[in-house]
Amino acid sequence: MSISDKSQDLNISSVDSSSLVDKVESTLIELLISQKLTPGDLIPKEMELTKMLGVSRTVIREALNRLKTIGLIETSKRKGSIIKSPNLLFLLQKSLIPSILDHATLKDIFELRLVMEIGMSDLIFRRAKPKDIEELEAIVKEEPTSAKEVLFDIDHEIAFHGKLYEISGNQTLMDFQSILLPAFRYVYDSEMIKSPEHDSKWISHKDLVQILKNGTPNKFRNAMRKHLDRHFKGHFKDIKTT
Amino acid sequence: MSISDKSQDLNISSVDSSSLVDKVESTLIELLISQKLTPGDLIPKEMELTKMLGVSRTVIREALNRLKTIGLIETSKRKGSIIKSPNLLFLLQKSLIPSILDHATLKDIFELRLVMEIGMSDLIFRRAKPKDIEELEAIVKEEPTSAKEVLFDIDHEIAFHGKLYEISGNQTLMDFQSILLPAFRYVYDSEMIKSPEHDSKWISHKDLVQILKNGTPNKFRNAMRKHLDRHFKGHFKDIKTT
DNA sequence: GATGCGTCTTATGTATGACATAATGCAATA
DNA sequence: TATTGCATTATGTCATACATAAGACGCATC
Repeated sequence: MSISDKSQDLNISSVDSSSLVDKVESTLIELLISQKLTPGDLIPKEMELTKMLGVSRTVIREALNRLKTIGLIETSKRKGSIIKSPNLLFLLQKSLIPSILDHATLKDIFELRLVMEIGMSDLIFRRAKPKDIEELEAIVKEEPTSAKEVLFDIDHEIAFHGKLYEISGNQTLMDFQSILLPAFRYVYDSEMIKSPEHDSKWISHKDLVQILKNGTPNKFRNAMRKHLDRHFKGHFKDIKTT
Repeated sequence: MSISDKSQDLNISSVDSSSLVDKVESTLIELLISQKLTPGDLIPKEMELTKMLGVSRTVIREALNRLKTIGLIETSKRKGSIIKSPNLLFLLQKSLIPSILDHATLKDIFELRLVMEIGMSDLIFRRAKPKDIEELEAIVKEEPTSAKEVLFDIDHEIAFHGKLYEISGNQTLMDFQSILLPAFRYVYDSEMIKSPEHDSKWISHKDLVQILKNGTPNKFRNAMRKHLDRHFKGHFKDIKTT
């Protein structure tokens, strides 16, 4: 029996290996919450915090720096630190470096795209304005009509689907898409996805636009699912279609 | 005419106000990418970086601390800093403090939930194992059968829908849901959402489970949309139903 | 020869003091 | 009144010193 097994059995409380900065960081976050601070409020100066928490300014600064990194505060000279409403997605952007992400996560992200695009059909259908539809029509204008001929052009693909996200009117969703884009491209480029030939029942971009104009939310949602079918089939062979 | 107006006219390029730490941070990230570093690789020691970049150790440390905050690296004594595949969602967790998020973002997040749950129907349908269905049945067992009587119990709601995320088999999606949970709760608690009475066509959790057992992916997806309809109606009055 | 133990070395973690720099308020001045 | 200039304040950067944990290494023990 190894020592680690023993520690499980004996329920030895694991020693607190977190650094001072870690502790101060969480203390500060708790402070924000308990004090019900909202964006615009100021938090104590560095020197006050050093006195309050009994640690050096170095530690305080490193902790504040972390809050700054996750967008919870903003600092300026003379004024000090001010609470901010963080842009959730801005964060992801920095850490999302496709080459560093592991395969499983990349796969998840690609799947997430499919999930979002099907799910947002209702938003799109409701919020599409005539002008949006015109733009979509302009984008798909050059596409050949026969399904067989449709080549897979990633830039074109992104233009069309990107516009859909825009129409959804959900800023968080849009940000999310734009952040995940590098991951999508990476998945395509690295040939993790092979798009098989689509069959005659396949729904093209043009078809989607038509349904958006004349169909119902339900029809549109199901059409979107069909449109994405080749991706479901292509990589995620474990997903039943239709 | 104010000075700021003038600067616009004269097209004076705004001075770079970013701090040294900001610059070092992006330099380091570029380094990671250009050097094609992957998880497990070591990056130069703090002292080497101070020499390479010509700044003090303080600045280097603050920049490294940021990379650590976004999960790109991990540090340990004696070994130095090591590249990590960041858990994208872990990050969000810290910054997602509902009371600090602005209303618009909270609304977006709630909407995102609806989008994801409809969109992931296909994954659920394909990946649900007999055991999963049993669990779902256990969860909905206590529910009254008549739609009229169904009370809105948020914990029950979370148990059922949480299980659905689990079934989806997409780890990123699951993490996402668990992170967004506080925001969901907040939206419910703060009564930003009012659930209207559901009509006779409403789909209950029990109905969903039945369709999951005996239906098709298409039916399940559309049923999920109907199930969530009260939320679409409740808060997002600008969304057409069905 | 393998295992265990103590010591040394190394790189990060923390503390302290100093000065630079930007933002703000206020007083002096034209 | 408007503008300039100075003092103040709090963050940003630098330098140095020491604490601490994790490996590396050698040595003794079996």
